[in-house]
Amino acid sequence: MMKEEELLKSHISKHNLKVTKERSLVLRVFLDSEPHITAEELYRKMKNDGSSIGLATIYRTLNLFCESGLAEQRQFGDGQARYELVYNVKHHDHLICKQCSRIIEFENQEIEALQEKVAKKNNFKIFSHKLELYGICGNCSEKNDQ
Amino acid sequence: MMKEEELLKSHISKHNLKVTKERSLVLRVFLDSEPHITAEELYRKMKNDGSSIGLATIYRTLNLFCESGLAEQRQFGDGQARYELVYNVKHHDHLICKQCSRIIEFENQEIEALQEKVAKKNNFKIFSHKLELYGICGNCSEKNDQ
DNA sequence: ATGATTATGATAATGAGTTGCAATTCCCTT
DNA sequence: AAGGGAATTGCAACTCATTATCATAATCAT
Repeated sequence: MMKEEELLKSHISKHNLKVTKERSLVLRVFLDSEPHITAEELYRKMKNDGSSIGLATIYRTLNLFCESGLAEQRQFGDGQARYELVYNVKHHDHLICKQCSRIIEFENQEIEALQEKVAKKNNFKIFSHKLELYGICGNCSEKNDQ
Repeated sequence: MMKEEELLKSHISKHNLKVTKERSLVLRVFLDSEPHITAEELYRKMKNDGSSIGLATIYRTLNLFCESGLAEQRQFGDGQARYELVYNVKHHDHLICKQCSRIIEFENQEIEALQEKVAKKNNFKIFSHKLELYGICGNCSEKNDQ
């Protein structure tokens, strides 16, 4: 059994929930998808694969993933929540291209350290953070100049 | 005339729009409000003051403020957009208390510089960014420990 | 002042996400 | 292995923030 599956099952048994084929299938497809998928995209992907799963179940299951610590929800400003695997994955932040919607991940330990410093100065305990840089990626810049 | 009013009027005339009493009034109330107000809050505030303005106009006007560079829209994860004056205001980021919803503003030049460095390394041109630190503020921490 | 054009308020529509419910599935107990 | 209480599902109805529609009203260049 995969680590991700184990985490989910541990959360499930801890909360008197049940393992269902739907949950197992959503997990499998989620792990096999691009790293910032929306509920709708996941729904369509599964429909295309012949599944008869309902959209509400996708939402419920993605929320379950978040509660179990497997995934996190992100808002990149296009009005739909995106879900990202965070379990057993190194923390990172995002560069988001306003033109082509490409999402580039990056990590920067110096920035993280400075955030902690800011928090301490403000007597604040950080649980999570969001750093998003919006702009134009190299690809699009070139295209625009042509 | 205030700087903010001038900016708005300049945007208005540049785009063949019109100065209306509603727009002037919304601007006045917006400038006089807490710095992270929602459309609904602004609407109720103006209703309480005896205005008969419609909610749609509030939304339209706040969007106009954003287009003119006077304000920016922010999403702090509670499902409602918040609007913040950014014209003639020093850039800053936010600490958000998950318990009492208090928002603390901070600025950190070192972090900004590191962001630029990350962008350059990824061949990316930054237009704007969002840095939000979520957690528990000092006040709430104390209360919780009692 | 007039007329073309834009703005407004009320209301309907949209779209992402949630919820209620009857039917189904899971899984603990025997 | 079967029974039964509890959780889950799909569907449809609902919420809630925001936007679009449209008839009427206000603005402003001439």
